[in-house]
Amino acid sequence: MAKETTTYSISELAQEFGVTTRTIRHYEDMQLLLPERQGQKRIYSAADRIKLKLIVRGKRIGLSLQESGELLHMYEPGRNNVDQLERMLEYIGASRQKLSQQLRDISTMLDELDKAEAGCKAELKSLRKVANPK
Amino acid sequence: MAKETTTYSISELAQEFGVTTRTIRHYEDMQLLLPERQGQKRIYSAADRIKLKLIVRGKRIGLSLQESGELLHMYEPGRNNVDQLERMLEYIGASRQKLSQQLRDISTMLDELDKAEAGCKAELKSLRKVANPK
DNA sequence: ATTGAAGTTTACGTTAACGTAAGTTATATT
DNA sequence: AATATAACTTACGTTAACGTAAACTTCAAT
Repeated sequence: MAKETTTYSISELAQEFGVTTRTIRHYEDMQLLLPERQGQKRIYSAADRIKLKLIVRGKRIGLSLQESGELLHMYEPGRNNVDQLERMLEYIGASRQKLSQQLRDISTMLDELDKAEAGCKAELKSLRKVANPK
Repeated sequence: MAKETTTYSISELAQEFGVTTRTIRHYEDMQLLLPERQGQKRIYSAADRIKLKLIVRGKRIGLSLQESGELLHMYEPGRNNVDQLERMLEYIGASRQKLSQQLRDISTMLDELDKAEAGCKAELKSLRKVANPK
């Protein structure tokens, strides 16, 4: 029985995630991805694709490639000793703190946007009244 | 009657927000702040302080100084014509979209952290059983 | 056989966001 | 009066995250 494995070319992934191939290669330079090769060509697995997805998501919320790389580590299966696992738990805790802070920041900003929007709309309404009374 | 106005020195603000004075001056170079002067010295008003607060918050969620600068515009009172107000509403909408996406991304990440943590803890528990049976 | 499309490596360039150092000025304190 | 402290300007340096260009290779299609 043959193994059915989905793979991707670099440009397929680039297209899917809206980045350039250069960017993907850069992530490889930074050790965030290590695709297989067929000769020279890079062959990306489903797991590679997920990793890229995580990196792109990380970028959206302002993570550095470093940070994304560290997060990626946590989804890798473990040659884990107790020390490693405990350090991982610490890192998870720290990440959660940071993300929670971001959640608060964003909520606050969204609230402020609501206010700003309300202000704009009110002002617009009054301006239109002046321009076009009754 | 004298005007009671709270002001701040650059190092006071730097301390309060955990940044360097160089950073604050840089924000001025980038036109995000325009403090008054007493001779050479920069004197920051309460409004300046709020702006800095917004910038720092923006940084935490990965905004560029550009973006923070644009957001700052929206909290400034208006020499607003209808066009300006409408463009502002558009910008507010776009910002909201981006922030909402970030909210989703962060929630997802937090969920994944939970799973990763659970996995770690389970593994730790089983490792300890092996090390210390009974 | 050649052209074109997609992929590759190597390497220098660019932008944002400061860091860092050097030299100057102003104010306050010993 | 001398010195310390905090501020200032000018200017070059640094890091991250790619962009861009040049010069191959591979493979499929005309």
